[in-house]
Amino acid sequence: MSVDKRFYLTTPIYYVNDVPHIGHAYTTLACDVMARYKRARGYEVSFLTGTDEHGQKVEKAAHAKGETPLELADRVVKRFQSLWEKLNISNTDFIRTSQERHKLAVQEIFRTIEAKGDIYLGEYEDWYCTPCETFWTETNLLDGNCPDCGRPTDKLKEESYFFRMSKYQDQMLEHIEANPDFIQPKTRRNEILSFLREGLRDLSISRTTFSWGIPVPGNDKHVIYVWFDALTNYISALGYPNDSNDDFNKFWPCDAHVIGKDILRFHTIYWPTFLLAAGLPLPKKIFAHGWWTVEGQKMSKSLANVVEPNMLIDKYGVDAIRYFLLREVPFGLDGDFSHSALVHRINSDLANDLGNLVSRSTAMLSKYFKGELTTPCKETDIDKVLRDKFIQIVAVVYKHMEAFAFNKALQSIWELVSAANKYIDDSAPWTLAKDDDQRERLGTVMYNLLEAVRLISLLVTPFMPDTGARICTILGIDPEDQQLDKHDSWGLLKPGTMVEKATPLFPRIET
RNA sequence: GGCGGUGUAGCUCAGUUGGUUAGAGCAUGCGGCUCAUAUCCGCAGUGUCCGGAGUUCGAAUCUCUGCACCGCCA
Repeated sequence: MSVDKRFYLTTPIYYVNDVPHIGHAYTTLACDVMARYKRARGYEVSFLTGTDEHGQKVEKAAHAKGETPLELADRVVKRFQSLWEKLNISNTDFIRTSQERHKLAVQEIFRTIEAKGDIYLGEYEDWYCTPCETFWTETNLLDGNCPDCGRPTDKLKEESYFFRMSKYQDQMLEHIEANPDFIQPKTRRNEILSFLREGLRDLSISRTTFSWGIPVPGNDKHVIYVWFDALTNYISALGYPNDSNDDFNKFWPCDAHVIGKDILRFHTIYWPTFLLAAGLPLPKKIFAHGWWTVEGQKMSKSLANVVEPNMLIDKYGVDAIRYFLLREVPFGLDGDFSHSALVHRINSDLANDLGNLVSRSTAMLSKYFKGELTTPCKETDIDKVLRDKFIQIVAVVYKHMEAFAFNKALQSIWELVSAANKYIDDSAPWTLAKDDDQRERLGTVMYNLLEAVRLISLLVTPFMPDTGARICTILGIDPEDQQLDKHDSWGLLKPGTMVEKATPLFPRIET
């Protein structure tokens, strides 16, 4: 086992037939928070996102608009990329399945598995909707008709390459049983286990009905099936198979594939069995998060309630959105997005609790000491309680972060915000300020308070990078040099530092 | 239909291996402070722990059963 502190995590690659919505933003954001957290803990992080560009739907949509599939993809990719920039996403790479590096990797893994004898040419038989040019399984049909357009379907055969997935059923079962954390949360693991126990069939991994895709090596009539193509992005981005930058060697196996629950099976069965067949190590963890409803209703184009992330960021600010999405709902469960809940969180958690804490703390230091931190003196009981609480809860936050329990991590951080607010009440600086003999005590209280604010800002930074940096700047420390692994102990603020009087971090939203 | 899960305060949920008056946050009511973005701190509640039966000295927790809701079944 490597002792190097490296961490590789991925979002799914997003299909360019769809434009970015809150669901995409959520997955990507969760990964970003984890990536920033791991970096802050001293890890070298590889954080991949990207786009899935092949397939019949894209081909058809492009033709309908009179452009090539690649032109369509180029257009939509920009929308994803600009949103990630706006959301402050710190991905280290962006893979597109139309890229040459990806094509090379997909064809190589196909050849490898074929050479092993796990790919064979056969016939794919299913129900076909001619107008939609789409195959459907029997269970998907609605009264025998196409679930998309409602028109009748025909039973059709198509020549197809198959992957001997059935061969890996027992191996997968054993792996999942031996690794309880491989699939999270637990309910998703149960689903996959029961699915596996019912038996795996071989998987059709090529199509001949469209051409926008990666050709099967040695047979141009066939295009490689979208999931075989798409899943391979996780290693093609690392440079598989040539690995000229040594990234594949450094970062594979992946620490976590973060996905939505809709693509669970592809990631927990298809992908691992491909890897087993290719003789490559399996990812360490697949974490499937839940869905967002909007104002209590399912998001849908027909309801026109799809939440546009750009608009939200413009209206409420990027950090408020980042905070809300990860605080409101346990990662792994479904949740509801509502404007009233968002405004409520912004006002109570961000403006009243955190923002106001920074305001009152810096205002007092400014008023009583012209903003200059003094050397802390004798520690009292309430000081010790505060310090102990911070030491203890920092560890708890780390524990939650390692478990992808973002909402619990934030809850714990907010216990610290409350503790700091309570410390102000208990120590009553305004009373100390009236007595010249208490000058030293007042300075100590101010020091402890600002030190609490410093640690809170560090903990909050992975979630709200701009806010974290802003607080650091106010405290007169360099945000660039504030990694948790070097700065997470109590008492690191330097006496003599000049602290700014803060302007409100999060203005209250009047309702 | 098969498998899995959920049902606890007005709302969202915690409740470890069954053990004294069932908890947190938000919302509500009352009190306190004045440094602060009218913000903060403290106190107070209220619960047939979905229904029923059983095991036990003792069940929110274990067993059976009924009801309701949710997920998965290429």
